[in-house]
Amino acid sequence: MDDKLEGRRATVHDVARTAGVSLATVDRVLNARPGVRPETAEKVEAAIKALDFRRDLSASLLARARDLRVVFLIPGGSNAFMESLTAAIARRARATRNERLTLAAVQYHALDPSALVARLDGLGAREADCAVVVAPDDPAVARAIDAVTRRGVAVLTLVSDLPGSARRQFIGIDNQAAGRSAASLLGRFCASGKVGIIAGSLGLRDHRERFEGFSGVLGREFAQLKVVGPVEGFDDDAATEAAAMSMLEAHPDLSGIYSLGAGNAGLVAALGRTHRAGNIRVVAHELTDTTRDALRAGTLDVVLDQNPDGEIRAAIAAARQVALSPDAEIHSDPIEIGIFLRDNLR
Amino acid sequence: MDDKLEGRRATVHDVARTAGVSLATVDRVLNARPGVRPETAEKVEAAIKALDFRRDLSASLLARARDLRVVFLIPGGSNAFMESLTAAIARRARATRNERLTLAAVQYHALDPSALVARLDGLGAREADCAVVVAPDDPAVARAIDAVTRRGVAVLTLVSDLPGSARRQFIGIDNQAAGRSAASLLGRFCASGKVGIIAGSLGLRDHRERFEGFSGVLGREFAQLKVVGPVEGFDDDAATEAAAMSMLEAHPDLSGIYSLGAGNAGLVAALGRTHRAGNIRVVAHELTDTTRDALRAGTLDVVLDQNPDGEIRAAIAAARQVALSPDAEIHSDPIEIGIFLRDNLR
DNA sequence: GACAGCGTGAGGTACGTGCCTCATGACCTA
DNA sequence: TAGGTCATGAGGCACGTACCTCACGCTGTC
Repeated sequence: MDDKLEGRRATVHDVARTAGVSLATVDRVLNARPGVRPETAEKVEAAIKALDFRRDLSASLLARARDLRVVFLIPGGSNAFMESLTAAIARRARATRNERLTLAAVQYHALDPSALVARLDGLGAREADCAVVVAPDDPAVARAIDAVTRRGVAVLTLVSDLPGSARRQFIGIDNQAAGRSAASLLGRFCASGKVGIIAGSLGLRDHRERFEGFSGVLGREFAQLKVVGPVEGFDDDAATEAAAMSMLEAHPDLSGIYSLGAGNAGLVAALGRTHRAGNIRVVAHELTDTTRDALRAGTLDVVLDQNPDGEIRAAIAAARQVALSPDAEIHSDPIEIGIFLRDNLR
Repeated sequence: MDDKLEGRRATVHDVARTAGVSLATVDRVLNARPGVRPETAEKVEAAIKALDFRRDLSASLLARARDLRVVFLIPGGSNAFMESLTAAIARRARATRNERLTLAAVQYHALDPSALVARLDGLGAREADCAVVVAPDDPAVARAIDAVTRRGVAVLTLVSDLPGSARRQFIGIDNQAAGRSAASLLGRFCASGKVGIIAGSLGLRDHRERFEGFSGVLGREFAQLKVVGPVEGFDDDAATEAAAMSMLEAHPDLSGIYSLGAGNAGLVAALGRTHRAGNIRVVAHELTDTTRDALRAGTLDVVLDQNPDGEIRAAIAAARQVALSPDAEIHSDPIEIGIFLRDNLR
């Protein structure tokens, strides 16, 4: 019923004719090259709008005779989630080889913002069209993003946002909503008792947001549950195990735990050592080998997941848009929070 | 091997040179045109494999000078989920206009397989490159899919599969897993009592699969809960309300309900009329205006969703692959089941 | 030994955009 | 008035593939 026989799509030639200028001028405007008087540029813009012209992606990629280069900057170390992000990039890289898209993943030393700054400073328009960054909340990083943007590299933030910077868009989940969902589930799971919270670090923006969402819903809707913590495990297995152990020993009547950071192998170990695995309802974050196994074993009840593949896909789609029409607004689907039980593991 | 062209991707020219044939012959092989001896074709295939040649998607779309045409065949009527599928197609159609992709959505009379058969019979390679079908489990439909496939139109099934047919791929969620997840949640929500099941029709493959998954997990892991039903509401609001009313009146000790079909407005009404809204934990399917409002009001606790936008995106990606390389295997991300609470509504 | 038919080679044009060179006229300044 | 800069026009080649025409040589057949 929606079969509309629209005519041809507008091309640059149509734009030139409508605006009463030459093809070269249209090209200059489209690609932001110098040598066009503002009033002439306006005529071209008007024609573009009137014809609803959009540059043909296929032709554009073909004509520039080189791939779109997207660089991912991911913190290294032993964080299982970051590893799955990197794996998702590698998977995607194979699929995009015949779509004129080259992906590269570069790791920088986690916990060291200056390492990321150095990486960003080394980037220019000659090396990449777009940089996708998992960045800590640090002013020096924001400045480096602004600088590399000025050098002609579009920047997207991934997983954790940096609102003050020149980043073009944020790709990631709504962490407040994730925290609220965790509270909503634990609240229904636990009739009464105490609920413990284990974070990575409340200095991280995403962890802070999860905690806020969680406390809000629990206080509002499940006032019968008492909150214990948060304690911090610094996304490290050993530190998380230590934190969980002291929490478990101090509170024999704990009926639920929300682990909103990484380091879940430590939490699982602590639950095992105290023989509480299966007796406490646990909600954690990010599907990894550890959390998958723990779900299957019944040690974890629910895992909230960022869907690394989806995030990478969205980042690439946004990168294409940004690189090909530097000014246009980006439209992208929001990343959904995956909620996984033992029963819908993929 | 004199591959000094390390960085460059192989082109048709490289294939022709390596195979020792002309460009025209490579073209004939690539596009399955007649006029090539089998042994020559083999030489070309070998060269393609040796060079790992993949046709350039951008150039290919550009050269054929016409869009890829994808037709969606969706059951009409007042099914809110199908409407959201159609809406997702419309959203997507705007975004793909500059990607040489034309989408059309055609509705056929639900409940009437012959209407779908007629639509399929009217399709040929002149009208579309790929048809994406939400099809009932019917032998006549399977035959029509086989026929249109022979006429050169690739077919994908959406939402509900038709394994016996020539459909190239199924795009949809794992309905067994959806049922299992519902059971896993309701089992944790309800300490004891009875759990009611309301289906649309157990004659539908997807509904049947959800029911099987649900009963399996409930029986295995939550034996303290007694199952009531399933009753059928035929995806209709009024019929579902009637079915729910009699279930609610017959079982005052009902502590949970799994509604695995459509018609949820009727269920919500029944819960309201019996003043049980909020006192019974309810898991339903598909995010719609009705289920969203009910989540917010607390009448529903969890909604499992198929993610129409994701399904449409996956279908389009698969359609591109199928249309451009008819024999290749399709690689596509699985569609994930969305699990929605009041707290992570989008 | 002429002829049809088939497999193949050779070469061209087209798709829409990016990017380059060169020419031209307008305007400014010394 | 000469020289310079700037905005613009005109035109062309390139990207990799699709698809077309034409010609050639090799079969087998009557």
